[in-house]
Amino acid sequence: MNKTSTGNAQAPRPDGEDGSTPTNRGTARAQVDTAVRSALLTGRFIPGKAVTLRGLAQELGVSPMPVREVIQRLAAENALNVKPNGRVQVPEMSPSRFDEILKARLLLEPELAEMALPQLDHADAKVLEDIDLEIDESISCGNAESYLRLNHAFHFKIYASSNSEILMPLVESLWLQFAPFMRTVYGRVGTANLVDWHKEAIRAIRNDDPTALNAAIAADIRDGMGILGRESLPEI
Amino acid sequence: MNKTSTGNAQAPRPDGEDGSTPTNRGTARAQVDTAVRSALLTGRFIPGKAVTLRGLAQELGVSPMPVREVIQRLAAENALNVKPNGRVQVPEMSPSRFDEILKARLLLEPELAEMALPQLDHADAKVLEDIDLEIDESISCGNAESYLRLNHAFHFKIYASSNSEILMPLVESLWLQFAPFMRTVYGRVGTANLVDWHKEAIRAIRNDDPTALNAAIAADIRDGMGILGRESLPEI
DNA sequence: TTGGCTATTTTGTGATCACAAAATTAGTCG
DNA sequence: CGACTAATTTTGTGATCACAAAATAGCCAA
Repeated sequence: MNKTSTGNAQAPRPDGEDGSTPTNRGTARAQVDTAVRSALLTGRFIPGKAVTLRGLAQELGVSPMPVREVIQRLAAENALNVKPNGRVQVPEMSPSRFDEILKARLLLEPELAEMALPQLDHADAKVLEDIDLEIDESISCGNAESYLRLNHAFHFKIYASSNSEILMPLVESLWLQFAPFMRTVYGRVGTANLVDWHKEAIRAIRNDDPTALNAAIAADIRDGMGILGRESLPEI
Repeated sequence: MNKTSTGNAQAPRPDGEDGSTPTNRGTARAQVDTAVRSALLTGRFIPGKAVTLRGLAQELGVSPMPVREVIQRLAAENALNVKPNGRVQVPEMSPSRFDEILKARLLLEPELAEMALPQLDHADAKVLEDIDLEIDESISCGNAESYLRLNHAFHFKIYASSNSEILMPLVESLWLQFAPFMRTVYGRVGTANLVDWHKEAIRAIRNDDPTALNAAIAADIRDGMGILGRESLPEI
């Protein structure tokens, strides 16, 4: 007997029909994971949007299998909401959720920035400054999706230097939870009236001032969520 | 022929061979999830232990499928470590990880307890007192697994009253991360020299004193992890 | 037109399969 | 006797299938 003992009913062709893409190991799941995370963080998934296995699978050109694993992963981070009947949707915001996310961010992110500060040098400050300039541009253009992407890049450029294994994933989970909602908010009230605490943070990094950096990050969170959040919640 | 039009190659029998268990929807995954979580929290999974799909599946009497989803879930919470080659193991502790978990717990758990305080009444205090008595018993018996289980019950009896949707999952993730390590520590140095801050916390609940509860939880965390952790880490 | 019922479709869940890479074991040669 | 290599086993990954429950569409009657 050869190695195929029983009838082969499925998946005889991992790639196209030529051996062009050898379908590297673990690629499909990573692709789905980054795609969905990116969509959540830039607000392309609206709160309440239904996420279906086969739908996402077809959209990304993979089988439902890697999608299932990614959905479980994101559900564990509370970035997706699995309803009791198994249906999955992007979580909707509620006042209590919003307040708690704000509280959690204020507890964790300033601390994380302080942890990162010793590893941040002037080159990093320059990169942050460039990102911040692009942010200003996005604001003046009213490009909410670009703003969300760059704001995320700014914060995590800082946090990444912390080499944190614990706080960092917690903060990433928080961002996945509030980002979709912020997109709808910015889409409604615009991004114009945002006070720019980023420049303050950059100055604190250049001065190697932990207290100032902590305060700048906290103020940025408070302004970014506080000012916009209140009048835009489903109900007060 | 039966109603299956095409060849039926798999899963012809969802339950045993009599219709005893109709295999309720979503039971298998929940069963695996609670089993693995419980094993992690009570230290039955030692850090470094390899977790295999087929192994766990056979051990729990289910197909590898629900195990895959649970592993992805727990990996997303950093309760399991997926190595670059796909192998999964219970994460090992490192000094930096330990310090960061301690820091994160001190940031989140006292706050969570304070949030819970308004919802805690004297009946809850009584339940907590009973749990604490059992904890004392476990300590005197040197039963580390029972101690871990009851200590978890004590803390989360408090936290559950917070009705938290955000902080609570973060704290659960933290517990899953340090519990397996604590089991090995308690197994080595014993549970005898634990200062009991639980009674202080119960008193604070009875007095409706947020500051005292905050302080008691913080002290409990510091003592539980600080005293034991240092001399037991792999390397300093 | 509308309310309720039925039929169809959609969707998540559990299971098995084929395959490749990795780990383990066996075997052999120096 | 030890180290290197080849064969075997283990293990994760992606895919398809059958099934049940839920959601939707369709339909008929009041």
